[in-house]
Amino acid sequence: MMKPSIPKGTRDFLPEQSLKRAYIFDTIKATFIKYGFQPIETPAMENLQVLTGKYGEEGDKLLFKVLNNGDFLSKADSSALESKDSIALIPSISKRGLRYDLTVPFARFVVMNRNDIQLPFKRYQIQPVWRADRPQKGRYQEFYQCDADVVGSESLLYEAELVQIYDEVFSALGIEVTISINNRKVLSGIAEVAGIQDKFMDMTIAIDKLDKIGIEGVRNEMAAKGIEKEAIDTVVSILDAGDDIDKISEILTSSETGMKGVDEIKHAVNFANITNELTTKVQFDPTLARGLDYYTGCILEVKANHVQMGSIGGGGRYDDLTGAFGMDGIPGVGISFGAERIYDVMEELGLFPKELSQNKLAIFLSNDIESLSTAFEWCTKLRRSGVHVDIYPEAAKMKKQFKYANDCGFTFALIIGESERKSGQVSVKNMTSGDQSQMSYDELLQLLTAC
RNA sequence: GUGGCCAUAGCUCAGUUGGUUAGAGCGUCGGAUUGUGGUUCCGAAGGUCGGGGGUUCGAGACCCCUUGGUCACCCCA
Repeated sequence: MMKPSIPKGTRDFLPEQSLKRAYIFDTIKATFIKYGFQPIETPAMENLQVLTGKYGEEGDKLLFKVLNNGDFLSKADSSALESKDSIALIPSISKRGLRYDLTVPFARFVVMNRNDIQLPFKRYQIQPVWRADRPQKGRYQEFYQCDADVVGSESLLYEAELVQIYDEVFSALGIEVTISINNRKVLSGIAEVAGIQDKFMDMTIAIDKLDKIGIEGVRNEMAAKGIEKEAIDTVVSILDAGDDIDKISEILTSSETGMKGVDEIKHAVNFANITNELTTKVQFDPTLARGLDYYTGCILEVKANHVQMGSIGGGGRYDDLTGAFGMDGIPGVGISFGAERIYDVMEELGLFPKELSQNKLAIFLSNDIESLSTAFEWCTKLRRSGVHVDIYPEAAKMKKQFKYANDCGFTFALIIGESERKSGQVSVKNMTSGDQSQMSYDELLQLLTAC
């Protein structure tokens, strides 16, 4: 007999966990719908060529590839096979891969279904994605993303809506968060002013780590990438301005791109706060970069306050995501919720409502085979009246049935035996208080309906 | 992909410089109680010590490999 196991980085969810997860998904989904986003679904598997090259070199390594069916070895690239060159071998033995995120499949979706959607197209999507990353705290190989994206418009109003969605969802879940905002154009501006446009990515990756490795760490990292000390000094002096966007604006005056970025941030934030009702602080953070290199405009990131946890949401604007699939000039902007991490944060802070796990109201217990039949009749009638009620499936020992009722967390045990059948009444025991009383069907219906 | 720590009953963990038949608590099952759980008492079952190889008269313990977990790095939700 084999020992059962599940692949690393994956998890089973017990009923209580599933209920909590559904609570998160439902909250997010309800908000997406309220803001006019429409649901779509895409396959768990995509053709590998749709996925490869979209997430950088690192991303390609983290893609799960699906082995071809049939006699795949006979069609394998024999020279790659002989030289044991795994990467070169892949295309000949795998034509499909598991979805790595929801954005790239969405881009593919937009291109393929362009005749059936209206631009601007607002879609939301809540589905699992897979990454062959090494698991660690808050990081799994299979996890859900909850994305909302709009394609087909450059309006900053959408950035504002997405900020409002973040604000609304996290308020509803009771999580105190900080929303950070930056703009890729501001980062370009910084590189421009420092004269290191050619080292833009290196600079970006370095300053993104500021809160982790400190200002000296950032200096070292940039120096290691061959950036001149003078340029480093310029970059650091800009970062010194911190969240003071006006100060950054002054420094970036000479960069047209940089100024545009500053302008976009201001507009988006003002729009988002148009009724002055945001619960969450939206903070400008010039060091926010985010990895995905397809972002071109505003970048958003959400972190929970008071908890040691990576970002629980992120997003941004991309000018041309569909270009890779032969459809140029379709801009978009989107956000993602990291449901798994939101779960962990809520668990850590005790934010889940208690009612989630207490949905078991009443269960019929019966003393003999004839009573079981009566109990099932009552049970069926109650269910048809909309009452949430269950029944123990056999006339087992009372001790066993009560233990089951207790262990499952039922509030009421409804006992039917010979005496109850004769009187036409059911014995109702409150499992919390231990009180027990007799009541008619109508009284029982009333009691359970009121709960 | 790189590195640190860990793996003993269903769960949480003991297990002495390597030495007889590997233990505890909780949980499970049975009984005390043939119509009453949650409390109490009594009893029982439950282990290829993650897997493979090695050192040794002897390995749960030491060494190597491997799988998984965990944490950090890279990257990321």
